[in-house]
Amino acid sequence: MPDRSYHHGHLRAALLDQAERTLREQGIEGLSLRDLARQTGVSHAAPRRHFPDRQALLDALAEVGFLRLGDALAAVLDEAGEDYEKRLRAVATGYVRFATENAALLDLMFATKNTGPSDAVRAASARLFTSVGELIAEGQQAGVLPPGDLERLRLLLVATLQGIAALVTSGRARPEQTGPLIADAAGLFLRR
Amino acid sequence: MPDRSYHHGHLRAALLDQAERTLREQGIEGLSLRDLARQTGVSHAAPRRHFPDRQALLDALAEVGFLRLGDALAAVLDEAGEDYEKRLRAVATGYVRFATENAALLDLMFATKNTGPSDAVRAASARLFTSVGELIAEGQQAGVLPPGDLERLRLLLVATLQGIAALVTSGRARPEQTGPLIADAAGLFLRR
DNA sequence: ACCTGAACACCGTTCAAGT
DNA sequence: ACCTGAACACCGTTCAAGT
Repeated sequence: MPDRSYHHGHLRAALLDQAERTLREQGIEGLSLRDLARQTGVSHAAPRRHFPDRQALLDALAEVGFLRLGDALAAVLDEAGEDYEKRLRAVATGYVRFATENAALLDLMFATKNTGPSDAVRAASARLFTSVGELIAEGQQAGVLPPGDLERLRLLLVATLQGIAALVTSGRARPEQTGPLIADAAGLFLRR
Repeated sequence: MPDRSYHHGHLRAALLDQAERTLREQGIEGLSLRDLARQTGVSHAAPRRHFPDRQALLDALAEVGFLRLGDALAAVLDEAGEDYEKRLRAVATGYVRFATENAALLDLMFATKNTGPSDAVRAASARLFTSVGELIAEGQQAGVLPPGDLERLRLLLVATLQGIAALVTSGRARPEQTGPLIADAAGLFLRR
């Protein structure tokens, strides 16, 4: 018998936690509001207070995903030291690793929606992309990245990393090819 | 009152046709086997003869998608003339255009599945990627693309184009940025 | 404020039966 | 071979009602 008072103020977080687990294990198709409520020990209508519909849950998960990815990249940069090429390769590796280890989450984060991303998701992704932009600016100032429009180069880098992850998770590239692909991509940007 | 005999031998094609329309209008979430049967004028269990479950329908759509994309790129190459840089840019533009105009279809084609792509989907995508590989080989022989492993460069090109499309369709890049992004990507590969 | 229980209109899937 | 109709176990969503 679940302690109902536990969820006072924590139900939203509990649901999101469980949703992340289910997403990892079952993929996005296996994510059901009713199932989530069941596993969290509340009635099937309880999640509605926090997530008005299924899309609201997916948006919340996408937002969490962008925050987590941002944290992961910040951690990777912390350990990467001073050498710029090493920093760029570390971020590229970290991005693709996160994307392939959280494939269903990445699908959510970059899902095609008629309406475009919600405001919260847009804000979370903007923060991530801004930090990638700072890394790009760093490289341009150091003269090891091609000059030109910062935003375009930033988008192209993210696109390349996202595309590599998509090929791997969709089974179009073998996992062992991930490393070489990232190396080749970094080489293109670093004009090697 | 639908003419039932019409579907003798054509139901599969009729279902796929309707599914393509629905996919374009409603996205992948709006694709239901029961709805499809209704719109095609057969009972809800009839599609089962051709598509044992929903995933079989999605796989068939993905296969159609890879064939269509292959046709589109072949047509684009036909019109592109002899100049190699023009040919590469034409393919890049054609790929991203197809991907953004058929966003839901592309989602299906590159969907993350536990099992990996079905044999039919794998074959259809392999054919497409082979033709991209031939274009890469052409460029390497002409000396306008970086030398090195053909498969790696081919995967990297597809990844870049796929990533650009993903950023646009997910609302992370504005549609007007598509052209510049493709130009920048081509510039990287062509060492401009 | 937060949660419950019943209700509604959908699904995918299965299967015996019809032609 | 190909399709139908009924049945089962699920969904998301809504809403009046409880504490």
